[in-house]
Amino acid sequence: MTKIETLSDSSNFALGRLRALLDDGRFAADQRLPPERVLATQIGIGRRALRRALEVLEAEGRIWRHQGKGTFVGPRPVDPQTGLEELSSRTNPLEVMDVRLEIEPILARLAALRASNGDVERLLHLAEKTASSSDADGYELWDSALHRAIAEAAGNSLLLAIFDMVDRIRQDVNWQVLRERARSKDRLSRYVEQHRRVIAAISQREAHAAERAMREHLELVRQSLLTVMTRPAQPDGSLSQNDFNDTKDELRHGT
Amino acid sequence: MTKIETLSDSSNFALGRLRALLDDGRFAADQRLPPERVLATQIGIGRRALRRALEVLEAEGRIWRHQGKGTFVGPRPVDPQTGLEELSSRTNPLEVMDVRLEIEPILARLAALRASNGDVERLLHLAEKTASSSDADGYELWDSALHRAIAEAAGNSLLLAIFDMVDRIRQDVNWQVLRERARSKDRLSRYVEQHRRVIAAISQREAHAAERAMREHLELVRQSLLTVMTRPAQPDGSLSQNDFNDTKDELRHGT
DNA sequence: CACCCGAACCAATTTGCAAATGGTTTCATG
DNA sequence: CATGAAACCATTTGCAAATTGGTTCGGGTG
Repeated sequence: MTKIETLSDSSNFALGRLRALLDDGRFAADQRLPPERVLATQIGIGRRALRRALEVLEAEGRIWRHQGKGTFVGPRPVDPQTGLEELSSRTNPLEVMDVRLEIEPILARLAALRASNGDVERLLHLAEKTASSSDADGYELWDSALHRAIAEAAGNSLLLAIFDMVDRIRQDVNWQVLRERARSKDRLSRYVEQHRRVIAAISQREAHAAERAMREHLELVRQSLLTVMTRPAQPDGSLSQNDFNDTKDELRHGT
Repeated sequence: MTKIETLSDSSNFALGRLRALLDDGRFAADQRLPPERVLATQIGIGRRALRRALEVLEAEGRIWRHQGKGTFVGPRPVDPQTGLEELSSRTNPLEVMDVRLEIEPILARLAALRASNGDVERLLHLAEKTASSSDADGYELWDSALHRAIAEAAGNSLLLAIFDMVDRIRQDVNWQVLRERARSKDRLSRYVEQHRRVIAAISQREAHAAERAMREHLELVRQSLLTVMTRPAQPDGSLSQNDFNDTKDELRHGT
């Protein structure tokens, strides 16, 4: 019923035939249709007209085609590999930061409740590494390890998998430029201090304090990211600052 | 330096040679080593001795091997497919429920702030479907669609991907038995009422109320799961109730 | 007897090639 | 100008041969 007026007579005829075939159930889901050349002769039209009809059906999601494979009934199956890449392309740094701001405070809270003494020791060791790393690259490495160690200490394999997924997205996408611009000696030292507070809360089993400390830390990271992102585009930064505050409030828990 | 005493002379010699090769950097990361047959003749030992040495290196995570592919330097790459299955085998229903209890209230809160009017309409429609579905299977279907619609309305593609990941785990693993036992007419009607409250809060843009309503809903779901899980093993349920309360408190936000 | 080596065999993978298939262009036709 | 037929390109499949790790066996050496 769609796009009939834009299609030629033959294509329209073929479209009707194909719709009938699909509705009849003669072609079950996930089944491969005959090759275009065969199907064209069966229906009695040329390949060009057939392909136009198939394009319509594909756009409707009723079939999917792939070169070399064939034409299949049903929606296009999702490949986890392409799924990740597609996700990387659809998301953006702010979204990732928002998610970190939601997830990692939870992990810090759980870590405060469930971390073993060995976990705490490891966190302290990693915090020391971040503090003593001279160059920004070294800091980045130890910082990443520290955040993951907290996620491990939370003791929930599913949440850990979620953390890893977010982390992979964060690294995969080419926002390294942003991160490079976002790190300065000043900020790094503040990060180190915030890390200390998070780990102190975890070691003292103060769940709420750990959660809040991690949220404060990530808020600063988020702010750094925002200033770096918006500075080149909008030098005065007034609008972007407003936007930042709005979004930040949205993400705060209503307490 | 490890397991030397348990290895024979030739294997030990090969181990040293291989360690030297790997440390030299002559074989970069992800590079394929020569076939075992070649490597054995190069070093001047038999395949058996070589393979024992390779086993040690593989156990240390310095190399990984696969039949037909070869031997490679570095840690074994993670396949998203096997990664998912491995995760399914490592987690358990309670862990999944804990994660839902953390994630979905966030999604409800964001949905209250960002849902379009069309989103709200869709939620209302789905809620009606769950309420009017007669059999438990139908309810399950519409319930799943409703929860995902809320996740979509939150407007964060990464969080949506996380929700889908948790949902896939929840469905993949064979805990359907539990879910079947956990659903009764009584509980379902309470769920429907809780859904109404969540959606009402979203439609009225009351973020905190939406978050709390969703948390209350999932707590009831969690409790149903727990009673079903523990009832067969411990009929009186006293210990399991304590365990439930402990874990529930751990997961509550400290306010 | 313990250990090693070589060989053979098994299982999984890669490679090379032909065939199949969707995607595209060309061309003659009415 | 659209149509249909044909030809060509790019990707995939299917198959056989070669490659490679995994395993077993037998002979040799100390």
